[in-house]
Amino acid sequence: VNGFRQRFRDQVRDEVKDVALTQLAEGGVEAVSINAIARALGVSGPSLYRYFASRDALLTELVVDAYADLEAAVSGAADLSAFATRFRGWALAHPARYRLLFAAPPEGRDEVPDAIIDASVALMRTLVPLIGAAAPAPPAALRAELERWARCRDLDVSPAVGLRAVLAWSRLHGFVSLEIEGNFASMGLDADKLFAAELAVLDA
Amino acid sequence: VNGFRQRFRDQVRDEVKDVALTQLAEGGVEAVSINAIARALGVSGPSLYRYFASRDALLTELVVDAYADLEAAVSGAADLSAFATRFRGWALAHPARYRLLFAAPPEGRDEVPDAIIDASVALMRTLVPLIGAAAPAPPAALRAELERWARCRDLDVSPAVGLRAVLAWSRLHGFVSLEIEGNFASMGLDADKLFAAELAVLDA
DNA sequence: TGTACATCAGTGAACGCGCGTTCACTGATGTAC
DNA sequence: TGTACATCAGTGAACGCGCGTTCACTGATGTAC
Repeated sequence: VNGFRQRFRDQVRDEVKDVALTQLAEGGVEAVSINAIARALGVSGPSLYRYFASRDALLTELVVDAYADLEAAVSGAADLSAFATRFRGWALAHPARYRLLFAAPPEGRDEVPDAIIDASVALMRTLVPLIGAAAPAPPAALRAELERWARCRDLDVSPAVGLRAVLAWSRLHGFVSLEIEGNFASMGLDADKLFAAELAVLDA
Repeated sequence: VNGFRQRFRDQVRDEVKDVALTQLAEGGVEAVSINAIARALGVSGPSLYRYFASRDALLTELVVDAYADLEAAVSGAADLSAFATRFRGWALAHPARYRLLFAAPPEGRDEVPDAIIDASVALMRTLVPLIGAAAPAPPAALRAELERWARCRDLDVSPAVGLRAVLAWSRLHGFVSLEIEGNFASMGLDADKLFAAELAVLDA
């Protein structure tokens, strides 16, 4: 079989990504360097171009992987609290990857790759069914936008529920991103307890 | 008077910061470069060390200035909605500075300078009086932390109100940071309308 | 008012560092007859 | 089974770039007598 070389390629790609993740965790996106990765793997810099077209391509893969990983972490949540708890748990376990997803998308690139869009839609697809159905309908203009959004993303969701999902996500992100930057810690507040309080009103 | 030289110094410092803000707005923190600023001012790189001890010192000043500017923008708000609207307005007008404040504090430095702490406390001092007084008391452990926090920061606020202020800030930050990264836009949703919906339940 | 002196803004060269990427090439691995 | 060939991983040199920071120095500005 010719799969030997392919398997080897895949393995090397994974090793490269592993090192990249370590650099990301320790120094942020700017610390992810092709040359430094090669050095860590005991190999010359240019050799990595056999496996990734460019540094940007590597970063895009890290984003897609992170989305998939986060999605795996939250999928199967039985209700919004569980979703939120798992979401937060993932972010605390992988702060740099979380930042990569939500705090730095436009790092020089203009178009968002399709793979990234798809990955983020998958997250919404997990969240949406966990939102309680009741709610006043949004104002007409917003309702139209929400309907179009649901249609384009192929989400089975009413405008009212869509709106609540988006806002719940927004609040969740607010809490999590303040927490991973250490804002609660620097106030001397225990984030676990704050989170419990926020959970109670996430789906407002 | 000897103030001539001093006034000249202050003026140059301001010019340097102006260029730095432009770079920040156009390319993020990493784009803020001593050498590039000097070039833009038609001066040699090392000359700027007469005005700022290091690149890090310059960045710290940008943070402090941004806090002051944001604080000025929200101060005088009559209620929470007005505060939130002004807060968001400032963030939309200065997304890179907003990111500098809330999305990237630990960029390599270990200790947060006092000036930055003070500046962020000032923001809270503006927010706290706008929170409605009623609310169930937080659980005991959290209450104790909130009391200590208020005491340390010299804020005249009950634990219940303190908690609501923190959570309102968290939600507001979530919305604003998703918006400035273009997340709502990429969903085809009008952020203004979403914001109106979120405003209705900010203080839950 | 004039002169001696201290202050200090700005310079150019240099240090040491790192980066992404291209290119011509070597040598090993797997493939096909 | 053995041999000729294509594939492709990895190399080292090179290009061009930028950065923060230190240092010894020049020359202008303001100060003190």
